[in-house]
Amino acid sequence: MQISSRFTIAVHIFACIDTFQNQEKLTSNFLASSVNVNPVIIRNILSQLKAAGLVKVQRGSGGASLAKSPKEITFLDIYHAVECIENGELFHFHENPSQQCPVGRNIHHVLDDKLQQVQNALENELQKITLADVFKDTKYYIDKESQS
Amino acid sequence: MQISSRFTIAVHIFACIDTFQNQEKLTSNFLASSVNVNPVIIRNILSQLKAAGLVKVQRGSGGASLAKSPKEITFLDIYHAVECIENGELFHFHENPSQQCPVGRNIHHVLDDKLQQVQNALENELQKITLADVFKDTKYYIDKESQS
DNA sequence: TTATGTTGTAATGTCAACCATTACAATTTA
DNA sequence: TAAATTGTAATGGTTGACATTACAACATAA
Repeated sequence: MQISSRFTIAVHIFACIDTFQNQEKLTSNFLASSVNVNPVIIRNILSQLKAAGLVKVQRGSGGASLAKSPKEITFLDIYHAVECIENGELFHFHENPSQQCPVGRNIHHVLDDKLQQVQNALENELQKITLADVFKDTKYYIDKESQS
Repeated sequence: MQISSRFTIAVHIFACIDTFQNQEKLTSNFLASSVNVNPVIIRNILSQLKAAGLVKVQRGSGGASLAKSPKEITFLDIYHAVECIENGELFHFHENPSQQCPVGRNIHHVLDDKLQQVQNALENELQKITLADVFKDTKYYIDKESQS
C-alpha cells in the first residue's frame, strides 16, 4: 500500500503557509483551493499537525502558522503526525502464524529485526529532509517562473 | 498505510520451502496451516511470486520450490512481486493541485525528487536483505529450540 | 453585544484494497 | 481413469481514504 496523500497535502499546506503568510489569510478554504480538495480535509490534516505541535491554528479569525522553525520540522514529524498506524509500524505482520509449526513459531524471531532495519532506513531518510529544504526550493521555482 | 501482510506471508512461505523441502509435500494446504490463513491466499501469493520468477509451482502433484538461489532473492524482489502499486510508487501524491496557485503549480517540482530519495532509501535497504539471511536465521532458531 | 467568519467535528456516502471463503475448471501423477 | 492439487473467478465482510453536508464552538470587528 501507499503512504496516504495526507502526507503530500500536509507538505503542500506548509509550503502555502510560508509562501503566503503575509499576503493572504490562510483559511482552510484558501488552502483547499490550492491543494484542490475539500476544506474539511484540510481542517482535519491541520488538526493532526496541530496535535503533533507543528502548527498553530486560529479559530474565528482564521489562519495557520508554524509552531516551530522550518529547520526543526522534518518529513518524519509530518509522516508521524498524519499517518495513523499503530506504533508507526511499516509492515503488517500476518496475525497468527501456527505455533505448531517450527517455522511459524520462529518467524517473528527471524523477521522482526530485519523489518525494523528497513523501517529505520525509511525513517532516517524522512528525518533528513526538513521544511527549510521545501521552502527554499519552493521560492526557487516560484522566482524562476516570474523571470521568464 | 502499512505494507500488506502478503509480504511477511511470502517470506514465511520461503522459510517453509527451505525448512521442509525434503520432508513434506509443500502444498498450499500445508503452507496455509503454517501461516494460518486460507489456502487460496497462499495460492494467490505463490502466483505472484511465480509471475516474478522467484518460485516454481507444480500443479497436480503439488509443491513449490525456489526458482533462484536464496542469495539472489532479495526482500525488494519479494516486495515488488507482492505489493501491487503502480510504478512501485511509495507515496500517493494528491491528484490535482491547483495550476492557478504558484505553490500548486510547483509542488511537484519541489517534492518529486525528495519523495524519490526516500523511496530509494527504502528500496536500497530491502535489497540488502536476501533469503539466504532468512534461511540462516530460521535454521539457527529451530536448532536452538531442539537443544533445550 | 451582535453579526460574521472561521475552525472543529460528527455523520454519511462512495470507493478501493485486503483478507476470507466457496466452488469448480485445469492439470498432473499414480 | 481416479485422486490430488493448483489456478482463478465470484462473493462477502471489514477497514481506510477521501468527499461532502451540516452545525456547534469560538474569535473578531463593528
